[in-house]
Amino acid sequence: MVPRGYSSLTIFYCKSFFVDLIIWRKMRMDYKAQVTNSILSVLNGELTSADIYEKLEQPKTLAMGDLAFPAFVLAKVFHKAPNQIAADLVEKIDQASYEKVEAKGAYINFFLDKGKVASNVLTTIIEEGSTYGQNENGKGGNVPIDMSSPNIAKPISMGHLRSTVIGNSIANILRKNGYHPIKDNHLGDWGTQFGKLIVAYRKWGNEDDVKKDPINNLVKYYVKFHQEDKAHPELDDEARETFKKLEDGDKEEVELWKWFRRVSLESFNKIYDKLGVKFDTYNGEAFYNDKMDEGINILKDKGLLVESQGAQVVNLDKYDLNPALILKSDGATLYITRDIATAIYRDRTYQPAMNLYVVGSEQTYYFKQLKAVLLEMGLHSAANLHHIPFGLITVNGKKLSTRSGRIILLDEVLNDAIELAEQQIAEKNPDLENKEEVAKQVGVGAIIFGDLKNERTNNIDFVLEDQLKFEGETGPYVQYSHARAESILRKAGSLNFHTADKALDDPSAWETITALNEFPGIVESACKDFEPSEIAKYSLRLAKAFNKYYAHSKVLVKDDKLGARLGLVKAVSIVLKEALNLLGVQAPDAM
RNA sequence: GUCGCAAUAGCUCAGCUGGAUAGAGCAACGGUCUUCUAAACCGUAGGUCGAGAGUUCGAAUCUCUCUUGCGACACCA
Repeated sequence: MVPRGYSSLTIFYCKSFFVDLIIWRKMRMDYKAQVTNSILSVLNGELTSADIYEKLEQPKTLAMGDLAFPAFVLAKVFHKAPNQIAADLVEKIDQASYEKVEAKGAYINFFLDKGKVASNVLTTIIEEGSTYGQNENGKGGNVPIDMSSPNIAKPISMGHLRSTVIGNSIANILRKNGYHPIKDNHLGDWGTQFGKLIVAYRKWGNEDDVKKDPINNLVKYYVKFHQEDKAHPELDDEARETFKKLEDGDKEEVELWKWFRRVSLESFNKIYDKLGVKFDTYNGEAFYNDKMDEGINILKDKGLLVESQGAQVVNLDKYDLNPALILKSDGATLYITRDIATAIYRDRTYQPAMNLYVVGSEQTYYFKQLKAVLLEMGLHSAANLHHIPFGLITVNGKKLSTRSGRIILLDEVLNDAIELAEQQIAEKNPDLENKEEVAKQVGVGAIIFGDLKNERTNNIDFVLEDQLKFEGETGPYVQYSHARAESILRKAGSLNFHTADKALDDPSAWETITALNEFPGIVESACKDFEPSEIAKYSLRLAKAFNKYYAHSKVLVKDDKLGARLGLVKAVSIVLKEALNLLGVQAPDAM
């Protein structure tokens, strides 16, 4: 879409400008390319530049250099021992632009010019500020994200945390990569359970209780219904009739449903506020309830819908999948029928570059089927549908379930974390301003970070004390590192890092500088993999390097490198804050 | 039963498209606050990378078999 007032020529110009900017930046920051050229120039075409680039690796420790080329690959060509090849090549390489280049075993280790790199990296970060690491790979493409999706009249548990927090972080990462994410809370706000709920409310509920504590009371009615219907099966018939009335638009039932939905959403929003997560849309199942015919008709028109044991299914043999059941034998719709309607709606409304579903890994097979059906239907965005699975949360190895009482309320966990953060502040920094706000940021940050730091698909056995850790590899650790950086900058007062010579060649700062330089690449990779944990792990690496640095070298010493050191501290603060923000975690300036 | 995912230090996990002595964090033990906030830093100890075979100059990483655990297997969502 071309905005009014901009000619396509302008757009073209902007685009090419961006491309140039990216290439230019990469040339400046991509030391791998520099090393590739150095090696290429001493070979006689035995390897292409792509071969070399691909083979370059990062040594295990910085003591072994910044980039290394393993000479094994040349052993066959030269008919010599890799060690010898490495030694020979080092003799020929022009070392002028490096600190040093040395052969160690079969490896050629390149040590970059620390002063020059530091100057480049720090200048870039301070100039670009929070936009450091931003790229335009997404070209503004829309990306609806199906996430969170709690059920109306049921509490939000730790299980919902994962979808919410992962989806939110992926949205942030997408934006950083030039996409336009659309966070959609696909509420479970329709279905026969509302018949049950309305019946239960009328029998055992009252308005005041629901107003006082909506979720807990609604759940109570719902649970009671399930206890009672064992002895009184006629309740189920009543519930079915009530839901039918609701579907037919009966005024009283619709009013009740709207009310339940509204109070549930109000209570959900309190938790979302605490988490700092906002949604763009709340198009739940009810929203799609009247939009299912179109999908069914497309399937019919294309001859994809066939009868099987009385039900309507789509055969998916050619995808090596079981048939997808679209309509029940009584003609009723199913989960997938609504998801088809949803996909059509999103396809038409957003023309998505990608279509993301942040849903538990137990639904992996289902999403394969959904994607296959949409591909068969010829939906444009079907090929770019990605299920983003995440691991199960269990308690003592068992699945959470409301009925069996194995439920962990997210709100309680968040409150526990905030309370603990308050205690810590009272102990460690009692004079802190806006304690409550910081306690919230730290407590909630610990929970969010704890969820995001490991690979998405890992299962988590919930142990409260594991969640409430503020030491070691945790959110508060990264927040603390950022707060310390800010504290140093405050103490520096009017001393300016902008005018400083950034040629910091202090070896103790090198680990931090190389970490800073990695950020843009991590941003791209995390986007490609839909993996917030890459950002979380990166932030830990940077925080660790910085903590080590300032524990061993004093920043605020008046010498000719003071400006450079302040530049480093400023850059660390910028990047740590941005990394945390990508995870959806706040970065207080003091804690 | 079929398919999918996992198995790395006491615990929780990293380990990028195969590469140099397998790394963190907790927990344990020991050190560092009159010097930019000790939510930190430094050190010690801790491992047949589930088992076996194969591919390779080289395997925690790739292939196969097996074991164990978790999940999914149409009229729930």
